[in-house]
Amino acid sequence: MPNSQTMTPLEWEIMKLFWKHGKTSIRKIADKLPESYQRAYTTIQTYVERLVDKGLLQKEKKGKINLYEPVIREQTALHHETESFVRRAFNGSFSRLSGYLIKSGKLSEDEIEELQLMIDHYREKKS
Amino acid sequence: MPNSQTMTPLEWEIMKLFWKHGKTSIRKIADKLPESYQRAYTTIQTYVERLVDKGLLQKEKKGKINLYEPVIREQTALHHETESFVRRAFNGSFSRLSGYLIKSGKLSEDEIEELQLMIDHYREKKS
DNA sequence: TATTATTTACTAAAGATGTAGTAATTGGAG
DNA sequence: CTCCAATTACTACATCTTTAGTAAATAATA
Repeated sequence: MPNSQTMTPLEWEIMKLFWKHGKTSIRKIADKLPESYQRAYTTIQTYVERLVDKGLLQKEKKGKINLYEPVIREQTALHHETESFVRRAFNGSFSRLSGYLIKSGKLSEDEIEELQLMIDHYREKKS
Repeated sequence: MPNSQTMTPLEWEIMKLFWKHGKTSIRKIADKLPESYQRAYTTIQTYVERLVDKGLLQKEKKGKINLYEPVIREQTALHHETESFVRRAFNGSFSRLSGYLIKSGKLSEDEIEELQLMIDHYREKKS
């Protein structure tokens, strides 16, 4: 299994682009990175190669050109990251995190409404 | 303001102990760390000093001995960390995170129940 | 008080991260 | 096919992280 180390912000940003666009070249990624993550082409190259080393991307030589694509799905990575975050910050308790979210005022009224809908939906399926 | 860089797992573990026990010595922390975070005494020392440099702990010489205590409250740190995590992994959307939590099956029935109560409670106060 | 144990301050070194340059190769425009 | 541009492979290097050792100072104990 590709190891589930936690990714740095730029790594995430790069991975997100791969998830969005599938098998792609470094050039494409470098160009699509948002403003604040713009780096020298070779910097992105380094990152991408390291992501290969970490088992998150796989490399494929198409002729003489390199293409890369994600090894794990975004959902899976999200799982890993969230789990590791919750473990660190909320003692592994997802409900503590949820509680925090509600109490923190981080959710807008609309978002809480949405949450309510998801809960309802969830319960319907359950019963 | 103490900078809000994201903490590494061991840093968190150390901070959690300081939050729990208040002003304390390195020895106390080193002894209380859970199994998997046990390190050489001087390693913990290095971490603690670095946390001082980062502005998360403050150092106080009590006679010839050093005591340390948190500069920010756990809640505040939690805010920072959660925010930075959500920014990275969920495009800054707290509701996306909430949605994920519900759909992921990470919450037990009881926890969802609890969540419902929190929502109700929140709404009551709102109205 | 003499000796042992602990604590502090400092130093160190390997590995990870962030950033990018350069040489050589390959691709593409005339 | 030739020349310029892009790409690849490799190297570099400063900083941060993780880990801990050592020497000197201080505390505790016999």
